[in-house]
Amino acid sequence: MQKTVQKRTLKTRARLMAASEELIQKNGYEALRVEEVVQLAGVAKGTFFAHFRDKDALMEIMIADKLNACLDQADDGPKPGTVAEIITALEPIHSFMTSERYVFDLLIRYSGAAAIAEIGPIAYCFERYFRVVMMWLDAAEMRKDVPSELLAEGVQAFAIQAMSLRFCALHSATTFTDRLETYLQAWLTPAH
Amino acid sequence: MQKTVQKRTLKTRARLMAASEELIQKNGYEALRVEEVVQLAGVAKGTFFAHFRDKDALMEIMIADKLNACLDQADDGPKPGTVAEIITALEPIHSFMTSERYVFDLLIRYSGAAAIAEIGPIAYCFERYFRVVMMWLDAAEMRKDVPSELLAEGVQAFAIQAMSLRFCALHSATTFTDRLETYLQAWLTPAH
DNA sequence: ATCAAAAAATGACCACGGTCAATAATAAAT
DNA sequence: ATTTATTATTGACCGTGGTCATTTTTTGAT
Repeated sequence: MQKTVQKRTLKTRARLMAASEELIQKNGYEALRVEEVVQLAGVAKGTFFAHFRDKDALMEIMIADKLNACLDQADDGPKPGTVAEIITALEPIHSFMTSERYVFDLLIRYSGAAAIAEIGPIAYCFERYFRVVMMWLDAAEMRKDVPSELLAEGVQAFAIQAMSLRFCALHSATTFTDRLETYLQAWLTPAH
Repeated sequence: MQKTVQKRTLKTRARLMAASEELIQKNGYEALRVEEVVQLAGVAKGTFFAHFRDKDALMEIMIADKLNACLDQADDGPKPGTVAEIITALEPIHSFMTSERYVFDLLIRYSGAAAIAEIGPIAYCFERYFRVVMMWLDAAEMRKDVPSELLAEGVQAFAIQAMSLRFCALHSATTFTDRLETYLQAWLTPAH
């Protein structure tokens, strides 16, 4: 049982991804059409699906790429110690996540690994997000009555809630940042 | 400018919804096909889209119907006073929300009103969920350092997080209820 | 009853994601 | 260099949601 990968394969895949990148750059994620991608890459439609399970699989990769770049930056920067600093440090990530309605929906849909051992690129990003935040919280002055894993999960939940409401006409009186700050203040430093 | 609505219209609409209900009952939400609906209802395909903006619009109505029934029940039942009781009281709602992956995704996608003055059926359900929980919290023994609106928003955020993880193979060691209880205990009654 | 205007229904058609049997290109063995 | 087995590519085809010019039905005025 050999499984030789021809070098042609890598070139084709690279062409498909370059074409996708170019089209996304021009028209955004939502407007991407598989037919346009294969045309620009100069391959047949079936080839696309020999390389990616479906369109979403490509989208996952493209979006996770950008997200990982943001996460790298957050990882490298100075460690935030307060709620406001944490929100600032996460800003590029949240900004990208809500750059398009389509992107946000896809992120949510793939945020969890559907099957063990096949954790997708986006699920992996959420895992990273969680770990980064937890690390920050460990070093910061936050409530200590619950483990920081729990706190980090909560930060993620509140961030998603705040991003959701950003797309919602009913709740757009408050800005995203203000809302998230209110949430996290109450979650991370309760007065009781 | 008159805008007479013929009674024929109401009958057609009713037939379309009855057909949908029947098919959903048999095969679930995800498997619903517009072509099957119109065939069972005995109308042409175009007619469907004269009654509903798109397939999602019908789904919103069908799902919101069921959800409102759950909310009615929660509204009528005895008011829960503890975290555990709140989770129990919300159980039918959460159970339906996670009955199908497809249903959950659609709920999230339409949980916010996209445009003011055109709040959809599902957004309305989320609004109700929020109000019901807030009412409970007002009467219960919870932290008082933040307004109960904020607490209720948090309950919603944590419930969504817990439901999300229910679909996730990586985090299925803990049950949904246990996880939500941990979240809400920490959110509603912090020890500090 | 007749007719004109408004409303509703129709179904051929399109867009777009995805499939698969057939074909072509490549790698390995002789 | 030839052959063979494996891997990659192709494009006609399908399923399904959604559109729209045309036709049918209803309504209200005369």
